[in-house]
Amino acid sequence: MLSYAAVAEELKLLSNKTRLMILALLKEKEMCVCDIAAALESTQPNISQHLRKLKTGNLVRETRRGQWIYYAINRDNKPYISDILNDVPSMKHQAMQFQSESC
Amino acid sequence: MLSYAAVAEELKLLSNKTRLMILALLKEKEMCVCDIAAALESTQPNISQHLRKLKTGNLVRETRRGQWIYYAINRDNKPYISDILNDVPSMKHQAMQFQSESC
DNA sequence: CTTACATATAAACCTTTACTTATATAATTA
DNA sequence: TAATTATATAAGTAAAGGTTTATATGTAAG
Repeated sequence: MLSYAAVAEELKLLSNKTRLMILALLKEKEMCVCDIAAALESTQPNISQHLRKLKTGNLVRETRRGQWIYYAINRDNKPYISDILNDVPSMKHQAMQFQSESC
Repeated sequence: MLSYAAVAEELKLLSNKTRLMILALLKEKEMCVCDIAAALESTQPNISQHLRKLKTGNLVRETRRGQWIYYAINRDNKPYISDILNDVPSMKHQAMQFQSESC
């Protein structure tokens, strides 16, 4: 691990506006798919597919609670990942709008 | 600047193995195109096209010296760029092989 | 001024990617 | 068990990306 190919692969996950915003949202709090989709004004299938990529890359983890599947940032990631997420504008406002009553 | 789109765009430049290795080489010392191509066992046009992208993204700068064009890391870049390049294996050995006598 | 060398650019090709639309699965509630 | 809601998956499509091959530009040296 930590090969050039591996790092490039991981950065590829971060090099997309939608996925970057998903991670910025999840940095604030765990969220279900429909809330993420609403917050980003995108569609459910689109967000689901991005989440799958992030999960495969071990950047997020999922927890099912009843009908909902909550996604959260995987904290044991490379140092540069946190560095990037610190340099990006906060999604706190967008995340706060969803206090588990929306879907 | 520092919008999600802009950060994603910049990370896209780093999310390619070849470009990541170019930056890791240039982190050690400035190099001409043919030396970079030799160090990475790639072709001149391929490296030239990657360098153009890096230059457009302001990650490298170029200096012509006679027949050769030397590329160097642009130091006034985002903090997370240095962070990433610090987490990647060193290309010192590969860079040292080229002491401006090869092309 | 012609040849050689370094680099850039362009075109072509193939692969990958992001998104949409449609459908399937799974849990919940009436 | 039927209807509803949340999510996943699959297929299709258009756009972007990486590499190669061929050619053009620019500099230097005979």
